[in-house]
Amino acid sequence: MKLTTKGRYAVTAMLDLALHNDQAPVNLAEISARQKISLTYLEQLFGKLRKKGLVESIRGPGGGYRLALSADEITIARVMYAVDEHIDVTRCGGQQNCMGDVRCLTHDLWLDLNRHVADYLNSISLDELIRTNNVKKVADRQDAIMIKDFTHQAITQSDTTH
Amino acid sequence: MKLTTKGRYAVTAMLDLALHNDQAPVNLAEISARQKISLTYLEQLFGKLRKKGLVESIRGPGGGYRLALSADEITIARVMYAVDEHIDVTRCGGQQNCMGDVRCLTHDLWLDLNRHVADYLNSISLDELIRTNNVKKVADRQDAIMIKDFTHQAITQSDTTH
DNA sequence: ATATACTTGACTAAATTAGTCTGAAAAGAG
DNA sequence: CTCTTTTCAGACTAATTTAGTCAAGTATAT
Repeated sequence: MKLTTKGRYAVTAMLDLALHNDQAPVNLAEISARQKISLTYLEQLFGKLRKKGLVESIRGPGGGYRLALSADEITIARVMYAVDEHIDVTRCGGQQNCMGDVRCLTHDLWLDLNRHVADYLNSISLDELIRTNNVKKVADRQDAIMIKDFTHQAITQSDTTH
Repeated sequence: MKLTTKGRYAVTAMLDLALHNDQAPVNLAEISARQKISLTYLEQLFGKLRKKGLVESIRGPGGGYRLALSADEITIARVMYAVDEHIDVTRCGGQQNCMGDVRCLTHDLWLDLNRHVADYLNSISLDELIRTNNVKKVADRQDAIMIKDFTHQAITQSDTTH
């Protein structure tokens, strides 16, 4: 049983966005740096998130993304579905052709499991995730590192040519 | 989010075995025919199931497999673990190196999900699956088809050479 | 103008999956 | 003893999926 990075990255990125959603739009380069996710891959993911109405984009300098809904309306399940990471452990995808043309012996078991997982991931919003767990703590540490790196970069920038 | 056929097939095959566990050992060719799973693939799976002590084998003609434990002791999770279908949706497999060398922002979320799914699959035994759901009904239909096919084969066997 | 940032879509190397293939070894039947 | 049935073991492989990259845009603030 596994989750692809697509779903995992999408949730991580959305969580990062929710954490920094207070002021200016957040651009993907920031998220990329903080969460160590390739920028071009993020672009791909946010294209989908935007089309599904979870984020809105502001182009041009100073632009970036903002949540299109409040953080308590966006559930984990919703984010995952937006990037086509579907919660489905059946082979047939709900169709009942998992065994040749008919349903396999365990069809209902997997449907039950799907339901179970979907219920769970639908019960958790970005907002809730930030309040519970120690997401906030990890995020603060990440921010601290970013500021340090940025200062470091500013200092060393005069030495090296880009 | 997906499950590989390995885990799905293992549970299906074990369920089939549990359903036909009453008398003579069940050979893999039967399971293969009933559940439409390739025989050689089943051999691979049952090698693991045997090593993990979930089934016992009887070699030679009339041989096959039998459950090594009673059907209410064998949970779905146990079967899945036996064939190395681990319940784990983290990228790091519990290690906390999902983001470079440190834990990612969503590490705990995925751990919670793991726990949730594991609890669920551990709460369901083969026995329980047979009693609830309509596994029995599907299985009876499969048996009926097998008997029909066998008779048909017996009749037509005189016509064709193998 | 120009740099910044999003947008789109084609492309690809690496890994994984879902098996197959080969060649045993054990055991019961005749 | 030899033939058949069945499990046992491990190497091998085609197809698919994943996890991205690359290239060529478009929109907008300064």
